[in-house]
Amino acid sequence: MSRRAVQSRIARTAESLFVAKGFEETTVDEIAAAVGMSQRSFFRYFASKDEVVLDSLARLGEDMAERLTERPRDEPEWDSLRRSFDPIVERYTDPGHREHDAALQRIVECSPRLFAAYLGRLDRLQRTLADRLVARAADRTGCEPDALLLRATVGGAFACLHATMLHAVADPEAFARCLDRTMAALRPAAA
Amino acid sequence: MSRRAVQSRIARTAESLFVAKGFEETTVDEIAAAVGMSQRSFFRYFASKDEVVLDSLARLGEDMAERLTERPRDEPEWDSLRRSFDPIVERYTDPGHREHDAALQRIVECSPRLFAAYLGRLDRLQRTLADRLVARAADRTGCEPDALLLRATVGGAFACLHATMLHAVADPEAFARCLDRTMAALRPAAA
DNA sequence: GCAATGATTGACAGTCGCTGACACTTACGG
DNA sequence: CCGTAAGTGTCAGCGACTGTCAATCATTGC
Repeated sequence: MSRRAVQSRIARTAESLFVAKGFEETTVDEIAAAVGMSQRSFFRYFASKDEVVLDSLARLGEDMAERLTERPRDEPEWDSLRRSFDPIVERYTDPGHREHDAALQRIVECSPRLFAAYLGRLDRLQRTLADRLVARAADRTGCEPDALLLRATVGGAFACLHATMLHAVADPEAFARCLDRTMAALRPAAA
Repeated sequence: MSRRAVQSRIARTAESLFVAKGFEETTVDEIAAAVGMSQRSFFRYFASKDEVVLDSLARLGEDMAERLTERPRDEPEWDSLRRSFDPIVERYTDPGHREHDAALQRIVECSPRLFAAYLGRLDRLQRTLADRLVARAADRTGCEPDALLLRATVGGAFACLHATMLHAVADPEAFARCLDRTMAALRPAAA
């Protein structure tokens, strides 16, 4: 059984426990027992209890970073960022994932500790995307781009995404429309 | 001795230890011993080890929220938000606080766990400010304002602030100038 | 001046997340 | 058949944090 498959099995078991009892109230001993392994082995597959939940987000982040690199060099940064959010939009509209992802989002939002860890991941992702935009701009213009401004631009786009995600829990259908509207309203004049 | 004074004494002692050894490497047993109290009493003054560092930020957040409520109702939200950031700008330029705050910022940024908790606080502060802007807009226009857009606007402004803070560690003098420049560039057209 | 009262504290035990060390078992290649 | 590598369980331990209880200390009312 591959490592990935075991991780997936642990994650599925853990998430059902989290939904049933809450994240903080679920012990990793309980998770390990439910999966049928020792606590020690649990930590061989996940570095922390947080990561069980945040792991799927990490993969989504990789997708987003990949989308960004696929965008044309001379596209306005704001549009490239909007396109890099497409994987999330797709997950929200895909009925196969929507229900599961909504449950995950509820788990994250209900635990301040986990939510903070989630924000930390988001921040790291923003750094990654901003770095790529800096490299892209340097490649295109040949001179040193404004890293601060690009970092803030990425932050602004993620603010739109974050606000929309918190807003659209009730109405997943409207996600893409809300995101587009918000990003249109916050679009920087220079980009 | 007042509760506040004890907290301040603990915070000062802890911060010097954090600077010397790092946040993760400093035990709350060590902090308690350095202050001259039991570990149990430490947790009577601070709910967690994180809070020792993040407490001063919480007070700064209250200042910011207060500044926002003092702004005129019909001022563009973006400008009100910029003004609510003034307490931070003042702290960066005040030579009495600058050195200490820079040390605190370094501590926070060096510990991913602490940094995530910091982001969590920032997010809660954004919710507070956004709620006030929603109430303000409702009070002014008489009809239901666009809460999603206001939340995203606050997020965008904080993205400018966050990016500037990470950027200006090297050059605190330029903080206000960088913040103004970034916020001018990301200013929403409609606000 | 004293006793009742309430707040503050220390000591202790315990939970939970997480880590290191070691022994064991299984699978695979020589 | 042996050696090696990978995966696992067990145990011991650390550090953050909590509940409990008894002792202490200051305050208030008499």
